Amino acid sequence: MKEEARVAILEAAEQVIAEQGLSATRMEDIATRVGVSVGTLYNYFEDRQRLLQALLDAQAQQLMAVLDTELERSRGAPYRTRLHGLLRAILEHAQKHFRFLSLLLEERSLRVAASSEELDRHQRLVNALTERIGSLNPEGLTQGVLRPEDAPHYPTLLLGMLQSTLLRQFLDRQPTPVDEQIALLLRCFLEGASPRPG
Amino acid sequence: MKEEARVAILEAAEQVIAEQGLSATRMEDIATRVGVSVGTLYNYFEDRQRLLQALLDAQAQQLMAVLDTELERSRGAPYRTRLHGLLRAILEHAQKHFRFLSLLLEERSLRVAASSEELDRHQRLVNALTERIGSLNPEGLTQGVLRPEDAPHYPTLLLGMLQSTLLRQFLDRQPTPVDEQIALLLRCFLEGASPRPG
Amino acid sequence: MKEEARVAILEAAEQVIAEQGLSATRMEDIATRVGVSVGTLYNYFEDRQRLLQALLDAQAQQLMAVLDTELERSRGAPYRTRLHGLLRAILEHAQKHFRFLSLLLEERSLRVAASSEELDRHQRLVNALTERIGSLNPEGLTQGVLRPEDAPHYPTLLLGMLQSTLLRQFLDRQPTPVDEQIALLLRCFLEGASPRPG
Amino acid sequence: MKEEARVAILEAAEQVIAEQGLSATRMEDIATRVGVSVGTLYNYFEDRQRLLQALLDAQAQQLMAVLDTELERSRGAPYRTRLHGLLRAILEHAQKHFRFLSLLLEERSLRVAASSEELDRHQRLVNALTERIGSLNPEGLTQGVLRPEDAPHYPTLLLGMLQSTLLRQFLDRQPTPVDEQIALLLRCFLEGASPRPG
DNA sequence: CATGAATGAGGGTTCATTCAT
DNA sequence: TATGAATGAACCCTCATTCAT
Repeated sequence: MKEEARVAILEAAEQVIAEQGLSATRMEDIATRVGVSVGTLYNYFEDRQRLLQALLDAQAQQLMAVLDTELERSRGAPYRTRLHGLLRAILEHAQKHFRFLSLLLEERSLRVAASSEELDRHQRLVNALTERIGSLNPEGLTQGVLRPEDAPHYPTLLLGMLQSTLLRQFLDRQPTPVDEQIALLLRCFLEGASPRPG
Repeated sequence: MKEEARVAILEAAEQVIAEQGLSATRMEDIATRVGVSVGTLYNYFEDRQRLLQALLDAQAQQLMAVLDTELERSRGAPYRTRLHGLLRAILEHAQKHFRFLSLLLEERSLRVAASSEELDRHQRLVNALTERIGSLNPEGLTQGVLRPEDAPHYPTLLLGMLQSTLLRQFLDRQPTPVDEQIALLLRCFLEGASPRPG
Repeated sequence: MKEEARVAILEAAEQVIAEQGLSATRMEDIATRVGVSVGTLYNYFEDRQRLLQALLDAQAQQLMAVLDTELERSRGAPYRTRLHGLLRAILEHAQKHFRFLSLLLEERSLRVAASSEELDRHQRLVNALTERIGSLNPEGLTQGVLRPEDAPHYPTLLLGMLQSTLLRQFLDRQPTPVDEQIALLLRCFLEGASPRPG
Repeated sequence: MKEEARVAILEAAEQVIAEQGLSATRMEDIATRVGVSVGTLYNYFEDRQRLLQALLDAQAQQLMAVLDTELERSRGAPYRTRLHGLLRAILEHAQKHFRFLSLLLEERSLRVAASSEELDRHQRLVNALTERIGSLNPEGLTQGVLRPEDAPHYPTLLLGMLQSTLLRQFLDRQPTPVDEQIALLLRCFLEGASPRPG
């Protein structure tokens, strides 16, 4: 099956890139990892760039699917519960695909002069992620759990906290239980750092 | 003066890397920007890697100096004021050296298999930043502004929010006034997303 | 039928080479044109080189057949008439197989160090062509239409004029009627550029 | 001197191409011939194509210079004398740069679908050559040496005869003295193949 | 016989680094 | 010390050829 081969290649690429970094990953490294020869890669992808784009797209699509599934599953539940589920989904996915976030942040993503195509790709990803988180906002507001004045910024801020939490874990090599992380995030995000009376 | 030349080279490197990205920046690009020839670069830096490391170190040192100055300046002020000043210092520095954060995030920084030397360098940077923010924690706790149970995570979370805010601005190409950003960050960080009674 | 397939492949090769040039023509291009897969080509030809040689041979054989038929047809007619017929045959063939002349001139054909096999193949072609034209020489001499001293060079010169005429047409994209071309060639070849008295 | 190196590279390229053919000539072959490494070639030419174009251009320019010089030198002499000089100049140049004509004829030059840029280059060359020969036409006509009705085609036809003569010599490996060749060409061109009365 | 995915040697090109001037 | 041409290893990509189905 042609599709299986594509997937195998993308998976190999993900692994190698995670290990070596984007710019250090040679086509032959990927090929070797899949167990095929270089030429074969080019039977499935036009060139290096397309392969990497396909990887990014696939990863993004996968993550979005996970999030959408979770959102669907929790439909009807209270805001806090749904947000909890969403964070769990993201964290669990990130744990499995830590490499993905690397890619997201890596290389050309933040270049000032990045080609608009590349920028769009990155922007679309971050936006999609932000959007999913933001889709809970209305409920949060309705249920009186979110302050309206800053609501539009919450998704961005949450993402930031999520990311820095992941990075810290990585740097400290101290994996924290997912539930603990979520609790921390929810607590800090909703209650703030300042103690509440009562 | 030998030192001036080194600085000029590092500044050029910062500019070019900001424009083209790390892996796309060639030694000759840097040389051209400084207005010297490639060979000259090698009179000041052993090789490409050392030059980039020197750049990272210089940037880090500069940021730390800024933060330390700010901490020194605000010594004695209440926690909230001092944090405000720190955030302002970071944001202003980031505005001028957006490139720096790029470098921080870029390329090899997140590689699983990164050489321990590189990883340490990155870790040291993030840690130093975290530490500066964390240095205010005791005061925050003493002054009853911070909840003790999560305090150790606050610096990390703040850094994450800071970063995602910067990224969002960049993606949206909508620069927000620094004061507004700080207000938002402080509000959300301290008060949380959930409305407080009274 | 095995032979039909061979012919189909050669025809496709002729077309593609005419369109893309020799060295730019890939086996797959030919296969696609025939409507088969690459592998099939190798069921009919040992390798790329043999296929191209077969094409050249086929083309040459075809042209020779045309010329021999024409020579046969005009047997007994006066020299001028027979030459006229020969030129017409060549021109008409060239019009249909402009590609062929390209091949003749192309690539390895003029290489100093060309393998003797390739060179011979080319030489044989040009020689065969020259020979057919030269076969009329005896009649031309007998009928007093040709000057004996230069007669051996006439075929070569005629071929040259023919070729440059074709090339010019191609470059100017101004197709001239065949009859006009023949008239011009015959006039210039037989009468010369200098006006004749009387 | 930068220019000397360029020239050396072009000369090496000319030699190698003459020996191996255009498409068989690798950049490394050229480099080896000059006695430098591949990289050096790219210090003087953007890429392979530009190098080859530069070669073609240089060769063309050189030939044109020779012809213009000859035309200048013979100014005022009778048509026949001037044409003689021109043919001699071309033949002598061709002898030294047989490779050039090869290039002219080779590869992409006759492709139907050749990019307009390539075609133009070739067309311009042939046209320039044709033009130089044609520049003598007015005198030929004035002096009554050329028949007016076919005059516009004479340059093309002469070029064709010239080329086929050179090719024949090459194929037969029988170098003929230049003077003899010129005499033959002039005789056949001006007087025609048919014997003249008187 | 036909297929077409897999192969991998080979060629073009880049660029960090060197070193003679 | 500055220069910048030369170097050549390394990487991306192509495509003739093979062979299991």
